[in-house]
Amino acid sequence: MAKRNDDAHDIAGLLFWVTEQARMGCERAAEENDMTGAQVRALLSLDDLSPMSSLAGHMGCDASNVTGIADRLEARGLIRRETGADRRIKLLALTPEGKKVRDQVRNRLSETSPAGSLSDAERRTLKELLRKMAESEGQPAV
Amino acid sequence: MAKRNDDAHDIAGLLFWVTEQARMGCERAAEENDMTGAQVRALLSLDDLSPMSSLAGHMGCDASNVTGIADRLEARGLIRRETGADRRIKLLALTPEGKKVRDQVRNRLSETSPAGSLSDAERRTLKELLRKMAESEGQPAV
DNA sequence: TATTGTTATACTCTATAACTATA
DNA sequence: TATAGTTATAGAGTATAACAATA
Repeated sequence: MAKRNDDAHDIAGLLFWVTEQARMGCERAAEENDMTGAQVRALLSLDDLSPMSSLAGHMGCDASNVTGIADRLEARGLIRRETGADRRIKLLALTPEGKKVRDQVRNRLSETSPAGSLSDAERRTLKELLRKMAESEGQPAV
Repeated sequence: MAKRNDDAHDIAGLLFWVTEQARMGCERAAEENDMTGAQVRALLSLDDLSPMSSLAGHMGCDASNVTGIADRLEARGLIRRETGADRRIKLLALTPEGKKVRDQVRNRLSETSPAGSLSDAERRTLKELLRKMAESEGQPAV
């Protein structure tokens, strides 16, 4: 029992470190593309035609923040706003340019991932563990 | 080779999700303790008597930001500034209250870690993989 | 009445550049 | 001269509350 808690504590510490690395990698990738971390996270979180409130949910922030983030991404031509059947709801969609930038950022994040130091077998194991963690909390499978 | 790249891409996506969860968990823990995410990250990154520039390095931000973050943590009695032998350098140290809050936050992060859904054996495997990822990039072993 | 997005406000984080004190 | 930390500044993210349009 003590062991289990120790493991949980160690993992939390290691996960904190991995998270810090990922956060810095995200900031770096953002800077390289003349964006901010939040804008990159928004770009990576967008599906086709997501209501702004959904994006707020995915980003874990208040809906009022999404207005500004969307404004800036829209001003750069990376996303556009569309009106749905319910005219209160605005749907966000990536433009072709937005998809291009999103893919660039994705590739950059893959390249700089701390998982790069693992062997192929270890990478597969990690992938399965991450998938299990994600699935247990409602993340759509990759 | 294609497989390796696919894995890397999948892992990057899953890692992004895990990172988002961790980021939100950090913000939640911060809010519960009346702090901000950056303040929590600083608290968790502090060793005994870290120069302010070291903290900036750990947090991946400019040194000028550390002044404000340290100001606010110091105002709440969670850290204190000390002057070292080289009197240009200011060393940051956690106060007893700061250590208490740091431990509270740590425990909270352990509780809400997405690794909670794994079995004991899976958790051990994850721990080893994370340790390997961390060690390969100069993170002191836990 | 309730919901979605916007706006106004105040605070924090962020990088850059200029500054002070020390080396 | 060079370095560590501070200050000033401007832009961005954040939550809260009040608001408009729509349901």
